Amino acid sequence: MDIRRMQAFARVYELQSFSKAGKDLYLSQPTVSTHILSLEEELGVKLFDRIGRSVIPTQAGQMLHAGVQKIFRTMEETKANIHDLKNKVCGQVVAGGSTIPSNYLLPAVLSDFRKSYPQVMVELRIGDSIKVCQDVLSGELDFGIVGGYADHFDLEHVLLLKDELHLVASPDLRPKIDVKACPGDLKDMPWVMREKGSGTRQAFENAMMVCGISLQELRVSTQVQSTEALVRCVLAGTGVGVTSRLAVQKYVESGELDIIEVEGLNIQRNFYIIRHRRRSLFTCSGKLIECIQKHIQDNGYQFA
Amino acid sequence: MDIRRMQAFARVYELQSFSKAGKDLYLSQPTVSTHILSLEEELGVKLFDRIGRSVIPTQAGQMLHAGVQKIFRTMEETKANIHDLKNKVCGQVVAGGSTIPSNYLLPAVLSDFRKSYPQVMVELRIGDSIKVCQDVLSGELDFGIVGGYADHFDLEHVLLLKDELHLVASPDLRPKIDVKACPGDLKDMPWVMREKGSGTRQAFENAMMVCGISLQELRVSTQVQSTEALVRCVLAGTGVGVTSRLAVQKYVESGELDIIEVEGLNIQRNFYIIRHRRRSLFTCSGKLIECIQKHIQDNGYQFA
DNA sequence: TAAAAATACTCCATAGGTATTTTAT
DNA sequence: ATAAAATACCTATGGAGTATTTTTA
Repeated sequence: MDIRRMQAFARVYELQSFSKAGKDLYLSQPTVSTHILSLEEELGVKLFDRIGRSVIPTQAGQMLHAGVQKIFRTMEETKANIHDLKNKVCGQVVAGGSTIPSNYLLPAVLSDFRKSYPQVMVELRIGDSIKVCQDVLSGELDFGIVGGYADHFDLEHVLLLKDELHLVASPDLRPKIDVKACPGDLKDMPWVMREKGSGTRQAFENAMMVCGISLQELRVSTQVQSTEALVRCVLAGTGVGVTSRLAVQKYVESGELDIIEVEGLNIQRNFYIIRHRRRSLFTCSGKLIECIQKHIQDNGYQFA
Repeated sequence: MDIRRMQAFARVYELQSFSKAGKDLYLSQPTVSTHILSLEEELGVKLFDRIGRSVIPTQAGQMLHAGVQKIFRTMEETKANIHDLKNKVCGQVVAGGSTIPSNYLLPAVLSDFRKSYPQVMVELRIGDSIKVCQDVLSGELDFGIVGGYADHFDLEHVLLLKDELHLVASPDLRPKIDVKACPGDLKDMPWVMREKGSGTRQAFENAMMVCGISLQELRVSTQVQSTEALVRCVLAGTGVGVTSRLAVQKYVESGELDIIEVEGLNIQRNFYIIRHRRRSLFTCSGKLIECIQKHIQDNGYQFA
């Protein structure tokens, strides 16, 4: 079942002649003969009844022709698909993202992207930074967006945006809690806090250390396991909380939440696009990355 | 897109390793390398990212693998189908038959055959003898059943059955017409006759010549173009008619028609199974032919 | 007789091998 | 230091050719 033999076979079938098939394929007639012979030997059946000058396919020949045609069709399709992958924006992208960018940043981007490149199938896998880094390294993910800098020589980090963590509170808590505060005030506030291990909590903890305050000193009224839960608790007036600007922006704009500025407290965290340094980048992945970066610029996020 | 290369590619994809693929295929690792290389060159894309020791398929590699698997599957299926064609009774038979056997003989046989070999798809094409012979010679038909002997060196004739043509009349016409007659009586009867060119009429004409009577001398009241029409006319009492025993047997048995024996008139016609002498016979065609012959024997038709 | 398939043989392109180098764990 | 892929080079199978014979329309 070699390709050249199958080609010769198909031509003989279609042209009902060994010599014509030979001409058509720029082969000599004996070459065509041997190809058919070896196919017949391999399959253990006659493929053509050679009756005088006419060449009539047997039933086995008809079956083989059907199969061979299907094979050629899939070969052409496969080649075309691969060619498109190089030259068009199509195929699929599997991206990974940690919670904040996946929930608050990417949905809008993906919607834009879909409009520009409807042929691309995008899959977004939400996971913590460690998982995303692993999967980018193993090749499961084409790229990832994470909130930390993972030190691995094969991981290429490109700064995507500088995220700010803000202390927010419901306006209902005023005047008890003012929109301006000094670090010392923080100990008296009722806190809604993320669980240990959360990237957001980690960044907050680091920033507080600079101010000389440990999280242990804070009065934690509620601890939750997701950004969205934290925001809802704060909206409900349970207490104050620290979370990404991306998560609370719309509530701040609508006046449902206030940002409380704390003197000397500046909580920043960088989000990076990470890629495997040595894996090839396909058009559609590249386009999606471009699209994300453009979105950041167009919407005036800080990124340098 | 050579088969060996595709095999090597598939193994590398599955085992994530050039050397393991080599071992698995009893090839050396460099051979596998060159196969992948030449595929990459042919398609103009990298198929695997070789990152240190790990071999990770690119998106193009994933596409190729999907295509290659489909190709291998169709190859296996095709081989299996052809193998079955040799070893099982399956596939399709295209048989041709002239009117009498097609209408009065084959339906019962095909029904039996279907019960024994439900996997075989049988197609029956009804046509006149000349058409059937041509199509057997051209390969359109696997075999045919015809009522005459066509003289062609590539046509193999096997006597299937000796058909008798009978003079029949409705019992209503008695006593005007008796069940015993002499040739002279025929001229006085009202005749229902097939058109010129009909094989049945031809056979009748030949037999009458032996008795020294020309068809011109007969009083033809009605002329029709099919066996079935002739039989219905005779049933209706229009007159007497000559046709195959196969067509009237059930009416004779039920008493709806009488056979009129004419002294010295013996109208016989042979039906033959015809095949192309040099075309290969596939199992299913052979089985159908056997089945037809068996049916003739089991039902006590004359055939020698 | 002419045209097409089969047969016989010759040749070289390339699939496949071994030996070695390079690269990464 | 080991294991895997790349590279270099060689060998030999078999694909393709030419010449010829056989068959048939």
